[in-house]
Amino acid sequence: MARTKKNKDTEGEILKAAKGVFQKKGMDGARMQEIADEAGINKAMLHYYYRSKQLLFEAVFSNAFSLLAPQLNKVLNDDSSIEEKVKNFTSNYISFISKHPYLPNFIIQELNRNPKFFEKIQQTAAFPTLEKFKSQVAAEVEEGILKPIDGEQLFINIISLNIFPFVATPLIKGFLKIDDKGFKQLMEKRKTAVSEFIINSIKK
Amino acid sequence: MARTKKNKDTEGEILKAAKGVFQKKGMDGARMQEIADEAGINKAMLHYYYRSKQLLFEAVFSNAFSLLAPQLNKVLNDDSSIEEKVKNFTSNYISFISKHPYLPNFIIQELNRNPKFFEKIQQTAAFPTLEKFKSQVAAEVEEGILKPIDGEQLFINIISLNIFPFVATPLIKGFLKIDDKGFKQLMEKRKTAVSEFIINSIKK
DNA sequence: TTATGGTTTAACCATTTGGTTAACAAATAT
DNA sequence: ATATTTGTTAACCAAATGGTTAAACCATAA
Repeated sequence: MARTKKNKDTEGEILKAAKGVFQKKGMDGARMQEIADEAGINKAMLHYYYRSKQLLFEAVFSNAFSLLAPQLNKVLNDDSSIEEKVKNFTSNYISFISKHPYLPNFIIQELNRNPKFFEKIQQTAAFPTLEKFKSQVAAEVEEGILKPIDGEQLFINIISLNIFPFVATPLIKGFLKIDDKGFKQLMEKRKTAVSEFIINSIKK
Repeated sequence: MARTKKNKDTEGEILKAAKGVFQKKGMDGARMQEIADEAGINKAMLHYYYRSKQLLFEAVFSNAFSLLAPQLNKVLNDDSSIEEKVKNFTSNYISFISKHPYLPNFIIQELNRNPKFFEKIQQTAAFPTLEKFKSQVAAEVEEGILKPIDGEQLFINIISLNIFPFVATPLIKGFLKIDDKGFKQLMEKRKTAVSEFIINSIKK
């Protein structure tokens, strides 16, 4: 039974507000009252719809992860060549994250806080697997398209180069002495610079 | 007047305990009581020596950062070639971090929580600068030793490849389906794999 | 031996925080 | 129209938490 008209989707408002607060402050730093204020509703509603802070947090976390997973699946499971994948992923991922700047750090941070979350999300949703990517790398190495490289290491390299700057943004801004605008420009350049860097390294 | 004998260095014990707790749980997640317990002393002592949670935290943070800065200065300011620097840094850094696994994530996380920390530490200690590294890269490109690459982008690439796996350890363990031992082996391989990857990409 | 000053502790305090409750309002069903 | 379920609120509560205090402890100097 779909929602019967109803202009206020309180449950959705809460999730949206919770997303913002949790992603900025983390589980420990977030306050239920702040989420309620952000959503413009009474604090008791949070518990009415989500029972507890923990459960609300998990809803936000799953939601966030399910945004990232398809991005990863793109590198791992489509049928283009490794070179194509690297190019597409790098450009797409940087565009995507620029719209969700808190996402990577949020996921990494909370996964560090509670590694068991991984198991919980692993079961749900289309969870990325490395198998295909690894065998594809091995095949292209065999065919002489790529220099010898381990698929796992290459995978780590790709995500490191793409994700790290968004996780360590304040650090990079500090070292490079740039502001928000400068950072954006830098990331814009990285859309091609990173894939060139990778391709240069692995292509025979 | 130096410390007069005295077997108990309470102040030091507190810092040590605070280091452990703050690095594992972050500013928000850490509890003063837990730090006191860890140090085996009364909670009031924390305030006696460090006034407040905030000040104790800052002591820990500065201390942590001052461990990392020299590592970075090594890449940035010594006189070896870029290739040498990359090789040395990669190997040294991975060894170093294996001994302080919480360090990178702690710094990044708390810098995200409060970007103003950067200014505070920037003034103290031998703070890493990029200038020399950038001009050296430009020079080696000019001389035809390196393929054309921007020094800033190369810097970001180097630290991304080296630091990210330690920041996103649970994520990587999850994707690669490996345990602690497997992760250590993987990082051991990276001591050479990462520098090869970089050198392959930039050397003419 | 006894002041003296720094060190340590147990008890306490005010505030914050996640969570509950009971009453009330607004739909929805009968 | 009226009963019943669903949504919403203000007030409340117990536990946790950072911080304080006053008294005790203890080494050293007079």
